[in-house]
Amino acid sequence: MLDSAKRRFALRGFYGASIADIADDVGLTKQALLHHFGSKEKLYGEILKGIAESIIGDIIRIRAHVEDPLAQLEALMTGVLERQFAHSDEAQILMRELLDNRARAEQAGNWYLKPFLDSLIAIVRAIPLDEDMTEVRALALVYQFLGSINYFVVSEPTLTQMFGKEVHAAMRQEYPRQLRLLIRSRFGHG
Amino acid sequence: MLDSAKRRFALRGFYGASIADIADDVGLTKQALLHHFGSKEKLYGEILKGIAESIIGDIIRIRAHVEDPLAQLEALMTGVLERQFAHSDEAQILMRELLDNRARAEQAGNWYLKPFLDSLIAIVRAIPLDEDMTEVRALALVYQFLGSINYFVVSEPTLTQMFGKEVHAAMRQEYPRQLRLLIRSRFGHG
DNA sequence: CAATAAACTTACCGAATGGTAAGAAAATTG
DNA sequence: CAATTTTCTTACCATTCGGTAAGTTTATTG
Repeated sequence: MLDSAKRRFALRGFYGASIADIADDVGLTKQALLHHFGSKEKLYGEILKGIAESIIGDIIRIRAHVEDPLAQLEALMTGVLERQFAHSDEAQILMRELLDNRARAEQAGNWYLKPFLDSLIAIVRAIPLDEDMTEVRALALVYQFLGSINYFVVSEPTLTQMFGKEVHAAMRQEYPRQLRLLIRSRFGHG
Repeated sequence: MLDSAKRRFALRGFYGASIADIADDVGLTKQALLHHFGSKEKLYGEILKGIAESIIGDIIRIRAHVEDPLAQLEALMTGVLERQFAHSDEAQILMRELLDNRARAEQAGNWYLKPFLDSLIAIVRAIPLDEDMTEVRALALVYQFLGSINYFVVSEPTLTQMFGKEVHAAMRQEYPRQLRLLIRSRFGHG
């Protein structure tokens, strides 16, 4: 039930998706949907919360298995990459959130993910490096990798249309390897 | 005149921005605006075309001044970064395009930028490297850097809200350096 | 079985959406 | 100056938006 709504919001955004569309997709009337969630905003909030929880859950599962900081960063990032591949609708919604946060700055949706960012910063700072790894630098680095991941996931339709289905499929297969190479070389383990 | 529309589309997206809002912002009536552009879609198309032309123009200007492929890639990417910083509304619109292309796949907006991608691929493949740099790998690499840039630019409000204005300002200052470090280290010149 | 609560439908509502039609005002042009 | 074209306004339009109110069906529970 939330899945249909998630798909509609991913496809057209908060403003572009109508509760009537969503209800049709589930097989309910608009009013039945409103009965369950109260309002469009609350439905959307529910979805955001679910996404954040799902991501955090996936991440905790990954983190437990490694201890070396560089290996941990690599595992986390490739984990996030695979996760976003598999749940591209959630990746789209989070990307839309970044864009819409300029218009509705109150939304607490992304704050759910701040602990995740903080732990990534800590991991990066724990990696031995010549450079003085300040918080700002670590955050910048983390954002470079997260950007590489999410931008690519979200670019699927455009890439497919520009370069063809085969090229995109090959890229999708190649990307995890390129991500590992990028991370390793940045920390002097190329 | 197009600037107001650009700002509104950047802030709320194609569906979220209304032509009445835009018209108010310019100081015209909704019908006067429609008189000039025919429809909302055409106005939006005009803006997309303008953005693509502006980017291509900026890029050509940068490219002329360098010849070594790695230096050229570095100059282009830092150039794009500075450009997107300075025109964050355009960065937002392009990011929204990536997301909306899934819903309205016909739009030719991003094709304007394909020549830019092709030239980036060519530059990356011209950089000497152990690895066999296929087209797919080069495109993946290019997307990593472009993702790092655009994701960060678009994350400004969220970052500011999560970490404060000062941290974001520091990140913004640090980011070009981090981007150069990322590119150089990836090509074995760390 | 009766009472209560949850799930859902039908019928609306006012506001806002993108867009059209027709005409007035202003600028341009012969 | 007259004719014509461009610019913009007023007045609409059908449709869709998110949401409310009230009643009906279905399920749960004492």
